[in-house]
Amino acid sequence: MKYHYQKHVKALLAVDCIIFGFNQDNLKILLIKRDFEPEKGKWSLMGGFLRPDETLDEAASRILQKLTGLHDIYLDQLRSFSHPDRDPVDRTVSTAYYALINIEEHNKELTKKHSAEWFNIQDIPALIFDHNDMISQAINRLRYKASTEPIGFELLPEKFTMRQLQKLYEAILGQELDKRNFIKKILSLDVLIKLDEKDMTSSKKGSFLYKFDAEKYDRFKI
Amino acid sequence: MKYHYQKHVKALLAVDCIIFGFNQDNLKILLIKRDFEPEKGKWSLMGGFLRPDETLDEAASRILQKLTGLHDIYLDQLRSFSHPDRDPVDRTVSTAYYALINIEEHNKELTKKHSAEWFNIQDIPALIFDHNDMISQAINRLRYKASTEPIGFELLPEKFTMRQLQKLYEAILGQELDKRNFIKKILSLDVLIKLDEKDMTSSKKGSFLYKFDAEKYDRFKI
DNA sequence: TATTTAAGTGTAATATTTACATTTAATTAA
DNA sequence: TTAATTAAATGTAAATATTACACTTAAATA
Repeated sequence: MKYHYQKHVKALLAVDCIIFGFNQDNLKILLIKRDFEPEKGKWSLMGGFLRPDETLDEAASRILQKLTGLHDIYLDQLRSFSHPDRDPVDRTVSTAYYALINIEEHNKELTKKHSAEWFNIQDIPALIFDHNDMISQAINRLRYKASTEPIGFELLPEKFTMRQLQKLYEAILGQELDKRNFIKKILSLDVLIKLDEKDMTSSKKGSFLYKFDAEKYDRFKI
Repeated sequence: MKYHYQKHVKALLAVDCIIFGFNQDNLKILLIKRDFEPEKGKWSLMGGFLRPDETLDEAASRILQKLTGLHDIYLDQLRSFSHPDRDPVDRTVSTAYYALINIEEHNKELTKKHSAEWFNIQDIPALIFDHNDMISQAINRLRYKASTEPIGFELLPEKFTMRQLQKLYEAILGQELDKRNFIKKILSLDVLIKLDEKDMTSSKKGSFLYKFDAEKYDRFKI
């Protein structure tokens, strides 16, 4: 190595994932029972350590895949958490990522192997370290995201009803929305394709299914 | 230490600051001539390494003060940059922060000592590592911020004219704005106090000075 | 007294958001 | 077969926010 820096402290680099899913009426987060000390047995976010040859983004993807079996998942960096005492074992700076996944698609055996469970965002237990703080910041970020671009592609099944989409928005925003205004607004974004099929499980009349128009949806990405 | 983790790679933790300032018509960024190898003599963001007893936020404040002499500065974490080869000397993860300062208030001797210079955001030279990328993300963040909350308190002198505030918005957003609509909009936010004083430097008629109402301004903070 | 300079001001048109209630299609029960 | 039930589907008016656009005013200077 040609040059070297003066001596500076090195720290462990961790990644923690806030994994959002949506099921019927509720926005949920996937938590695991920590299986090593300290705080063994407590609930926590799924995390891991950065490897020498990967970026933080890649580490987050890897960790997510290990837990859910899914790849090509929507992932966004939230921020880095760095309190000197946040991890009692060693100085560790953790970068939090949030992910959006379709609950039905994750590999249940993998999550079971990691003793993972879905929790409604209203019922998050006390977590280790600063993980509750990470979650509340992730929810804020998701709320902001939902208010500036269409959301749901990653969280809903391929085909879904207007009602389901509205319930998702209500769960994220934490408030009820007017049905007619919601439909008007979402249709004006021009990202949905109305199908000929109906979902018959929710009512006698049945309700039309929609899917996202991937190209038009992606135009909203920055 | 009661527990220890398996062996994981440790990395250097750096902080880099994108320091925004505004002068007359232009949004500017403060850059320094790097005074150590590698890339000595090239332009770069002001940065430094995390110390054992501080958070990243605190490190960013410290670095900012070292360069400008200012404290209690507006600072916000942008994101962490982690490409394995981003720093050729050693594995270094850098967390970028952006700061908003009043150009007139910084200590010119300090910036001179660090061979620092202000550059218009249109004229940023090629910087070391991924610093150009950091800057472009910081500008995007600042644009978003300007479109969702009042901005300017940190970037303008205490007293300023409507015209100066409009020029600031135009510099941040990169587009011209209609004078009447701008005034209408900014007054509707109810964060300004109109003073009896006039600024006589810009025209024969003079233009009224305003200042921010700190309390009302802060209500927009999240 | 006329000219110059930038400041200061208003209105109409359009687009967006909000509030709000009835009808429809299909199934199930009588 | 008819009535009752259930959630889906639909429209409009009012309020608010945004955009486009041009003339008048105050003061200094020539």
